[in-house]
Amino acid sequence: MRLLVIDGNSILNRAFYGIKLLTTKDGQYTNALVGFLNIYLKLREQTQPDHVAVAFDRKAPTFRHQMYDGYKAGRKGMPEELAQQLPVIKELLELMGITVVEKDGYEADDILGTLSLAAVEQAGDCFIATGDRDALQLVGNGVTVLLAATKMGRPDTTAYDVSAIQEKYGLTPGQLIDLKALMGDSSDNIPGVPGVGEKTALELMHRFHSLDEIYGGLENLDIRDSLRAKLAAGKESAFLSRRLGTIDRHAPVETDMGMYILRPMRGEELSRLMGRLEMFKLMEKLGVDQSLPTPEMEANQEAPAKKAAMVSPAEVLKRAKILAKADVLLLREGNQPALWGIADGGDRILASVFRPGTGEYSQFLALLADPAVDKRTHDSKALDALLLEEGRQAAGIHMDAALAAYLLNPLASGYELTRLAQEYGITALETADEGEFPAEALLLSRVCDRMEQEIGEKQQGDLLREIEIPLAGVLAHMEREGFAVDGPAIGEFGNVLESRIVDIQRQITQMVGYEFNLNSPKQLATALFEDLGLPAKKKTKTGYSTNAEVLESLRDAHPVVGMLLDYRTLSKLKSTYCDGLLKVIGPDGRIHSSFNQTETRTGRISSTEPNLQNIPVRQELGRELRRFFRAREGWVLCDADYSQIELRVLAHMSGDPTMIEAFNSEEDIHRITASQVFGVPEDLVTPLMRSRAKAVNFGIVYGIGAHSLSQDIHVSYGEAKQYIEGYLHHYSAVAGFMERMIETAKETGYAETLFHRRRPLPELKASNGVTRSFGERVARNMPIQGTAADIIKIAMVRVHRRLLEEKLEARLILQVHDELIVEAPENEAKRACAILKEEMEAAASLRVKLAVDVHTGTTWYDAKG
DNA sequence: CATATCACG
DNA sequence: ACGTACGTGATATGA
Repeated sequence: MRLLVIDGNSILNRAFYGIKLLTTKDGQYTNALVGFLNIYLKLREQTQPDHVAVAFDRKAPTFRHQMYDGYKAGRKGMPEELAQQLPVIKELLELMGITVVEKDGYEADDILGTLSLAAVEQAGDCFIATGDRDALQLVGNGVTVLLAATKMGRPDTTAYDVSAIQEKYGLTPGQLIDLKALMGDSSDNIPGVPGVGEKTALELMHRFHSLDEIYGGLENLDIRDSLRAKLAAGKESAFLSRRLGTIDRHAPVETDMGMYILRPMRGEELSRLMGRLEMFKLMEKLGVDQSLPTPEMEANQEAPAKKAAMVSPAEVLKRAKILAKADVLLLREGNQPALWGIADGGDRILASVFRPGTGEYSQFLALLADPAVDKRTHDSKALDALLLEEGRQAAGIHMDAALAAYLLNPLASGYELTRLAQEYGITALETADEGEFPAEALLLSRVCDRMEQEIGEKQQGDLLREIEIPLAGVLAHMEREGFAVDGPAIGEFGNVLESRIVDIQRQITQMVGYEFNLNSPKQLATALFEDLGLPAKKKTKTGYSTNAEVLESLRDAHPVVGMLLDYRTLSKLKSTYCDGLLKVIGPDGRIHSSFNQTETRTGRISSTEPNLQNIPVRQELGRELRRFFRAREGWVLCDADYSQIELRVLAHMSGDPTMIEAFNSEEDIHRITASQVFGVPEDLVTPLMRSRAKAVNFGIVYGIGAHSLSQDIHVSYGEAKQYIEGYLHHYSAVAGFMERMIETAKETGYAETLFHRRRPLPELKASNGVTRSFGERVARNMPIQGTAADIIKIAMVRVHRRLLEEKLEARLILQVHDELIVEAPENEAKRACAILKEEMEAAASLRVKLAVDVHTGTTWYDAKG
């Protein structure tokens, strides 16, 4: 028999503070629950118990708890976000077949003590899991304590048996009680002996072994008189402390181990609850069936679903053509595509699969390319890509469940169809021919029905159909086109970098006096701050920071610092860009990045494998890399970028007349801002003033704080504050706009762009001030960054459309947030540039002009103005 | 698998 | 007393 007994409050607390706040769609906090269950699974794995109990405190704050404000910091003022989760964890545990133990008037500690003793008496062994060191006194006779700690910001458990305690304290578990009686514990409100701290207490215990021994012959002890006086004065307190610090091992709770046997999970109820809590990963780990609907979802299920029938491809085709409507899902069978087609057959749903090589397959492709047939799908970019491979162009797609789900909540961790179905409480239909259908094919139609409704309610239909779905097609094209690069030249550049790196490495080794891994911040910190004695400026969670900012400030302190900065620059270029890019060049000599449309929380797209949105540009050496990105022979690159799009969006959304006027004057916005904030005529603005004004302009968009601004531009806090105040004074409507954004977000629970893209902001409800102000900054920033993202997406769709309409060969190949790149045959370059400029500037009509600069060149380096 | 660092807008 | 600007992705180290 083996009992695992868990200190519920302690572990839940650690889970809560160890994981960032998480909420479900409807705002239920779940981070402590997720953390607790993960810890439980780990403990179960480690200890293999057959009996499990989880103990919770049920002790009203008594006199001894009220004596200090800080009693078990966090418990007394348990934040609302955690308190909410307490009843839920108990419910989850019960459903998992785990007994929850609590008793009015008793702390979890006492229950741990009582159950561990009972387990041992019933010939078993016991593991106690807690974060509270107090429990160590319970160790011995088959009781082991698994102490949860946070080591360098990471959760970590250490097992304590008698010998581990002996090793750490040189005492037996029982002696720990006396030790604490002497030294006290302010967090637990144990007074101890005033004037005796940890060191003295440990020494006393090592020499005299127990409290009784010490006080038995206090006059004759061989100790300093001052200490003797303190002990004498604190005698009463010491014995009171021992009583307070001794865990009760005879609390009136059920001690029959039969009560704690792990029972089978109540799978169905557990599935509903966990589904509602959106704990999909954990359901998998626990082996909980994920296909069950949550009760709330069940409640608003539509009429009984029709049965699905597997029919011939021809029948689905026929029916889809008659209705001019079909739902389509692209799945993969190994390397081969399998297109599932679903059509309404009146009393039942008709489904069939179309595989390459059949006549129906090409007919189905034709249907997908037919704009008159209304299609709904999940992940339309994949469908667009498949059609492109076949030399066709998808059309008539009006619903994409993944994109819709992303618009409804861009914070979700994934948008797989099964997950969406789970969230909406949609279960697979009973089928006429079970087993033949992949679950997704049965879920698609009803998931789409539900999401269409919700998209409509939230006024996101236009955003979905006019922007995101068409954009998916554009992205598919861009991925397929790729960007031509000169591989051999990149390799050569890498070799040059490599030899410089080796050279610097050698010199650094010589200066420091020994060899070490320059890429290891840890080893580097040791070398700089210990062995070379340089002053450490900033700390990270795990040690001293060695980032560029710190190194820059130490440049003059030692010649090795400058070399390190060079080393960092060069090795970044070599490993991330030279080596990294060489690895992903396709057989066609082009780089085909993936553009993800459901990744960012603001509505931007992201680029991976490789990321082409962070190719160096700010420093000359890195910028050289752009010479290797080139147009095909006889073609050119047209590079168009928005000028200050985010500030222009801010000018529009805030309606600030001064800022609007500034943009309409078509002069340098940073110069104008400097002139206004510093109160000098424009032609007297110095470069320093301009660069500070520029930093303020950026800062405003990010939801600025004076502290960060002062750091960024190296001025005093007071000065930074003045700049911001000056700014908001001159652009006073901006101040009001920012306030309104926060107000609205607090009322509605989300921030929103001009085009109704939204981002939920659960952070605004947090009790933690840091979290809350983060939420406020996001409430100010997201509408601006997101609206800019909406606008360039619109531009992309229109540019792409124009290129096709005008039968040009030119194609969009890259987007970098405010920049679009088109590759065009030389004779089309002028036309392509004109289209870029026209469509980008007309993508939205704001109260200020959208200005676009276009340049051409044979390489990216040359085409970027 | 998390952390530190650094590249971009 | 704390932690400090918004949004991304890739690489290397080290538990």
